[in-house]
Amino acid sequence: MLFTTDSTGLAVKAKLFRGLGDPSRLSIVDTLRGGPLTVSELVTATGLSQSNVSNHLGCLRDCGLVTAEPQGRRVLYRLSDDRVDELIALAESLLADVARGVYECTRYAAVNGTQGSRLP
Amino acid sequence: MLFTTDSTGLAVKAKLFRGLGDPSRLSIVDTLRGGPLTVSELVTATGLSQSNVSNHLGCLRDCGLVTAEPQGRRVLYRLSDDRVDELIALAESLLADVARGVYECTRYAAVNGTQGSRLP
DNA sequence: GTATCATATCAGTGATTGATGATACGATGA
DNA sequence: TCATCGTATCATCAATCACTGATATGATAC
Repeated sequence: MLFTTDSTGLAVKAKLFRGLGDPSRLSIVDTLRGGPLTVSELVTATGLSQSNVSNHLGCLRDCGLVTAEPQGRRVLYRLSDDRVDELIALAESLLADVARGVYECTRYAAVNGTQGSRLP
Repeated sequence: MLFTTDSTGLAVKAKLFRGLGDPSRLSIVDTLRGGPLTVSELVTATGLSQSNVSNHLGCLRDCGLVTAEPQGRRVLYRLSDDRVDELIALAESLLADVARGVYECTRYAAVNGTQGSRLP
């Protein structure tokens, strides 16, 4: 895959984006933009299973996108940095103009089938 | 996976981030931040195979992150919007502070093994 | 101490991803 | 026209991902 040295930190940057590149994780992060929530509150808000939310939170936490604050037997999660919010806001702004393209994108990052072709 | 209605466009946003969430694609996009390039120039710059670059460009193009401009038998690619550059710059800024966490992140978006655990 | 609640971890699995090599397509120049 | 260059597409495949269900851990209440 090359990038053995990766002096530009490309792999790390890619990881950050991939952290936000899953609907479930993004749903969690997006929900947290409204303020800190516990795991069970996130489970309710997102409709995902508890173990699924916990797994994704583990990823987001490891990646530094969210921080965890134990409160008794609950754990309160919040976005780790305002720039996480900014990142999503910027993406939304961009999507306002190129959304159609993204909808039609079926290569990689696809929903149904790989390497789908565009209109013939 | 829920998100049947997706009134917030979460799946689309996730796709956008995932478009940037692969080292090869990010390498291409990052290279294009320096200015428009043809496919073969991108092949040289990234060290990826021609078919691989072309496939990723197809994804990025479909997603609206880059635009293609045929020039004879070459095709010139460029970032479709300044905000694509801003998005990466913002991510870099964020990474300057949370990079360590991302390095250590081995869940999903992982490099070696799935659901890797943090230090025992 | 025991029961219960909240969260985290684990094993297993189907589906998706990203890469490769071969090939097709289209445009240019000889 | 033919050869060649530049790009796109295709088939295939190993590796990874995200999910589920079960279980472990840890904290509070009784």
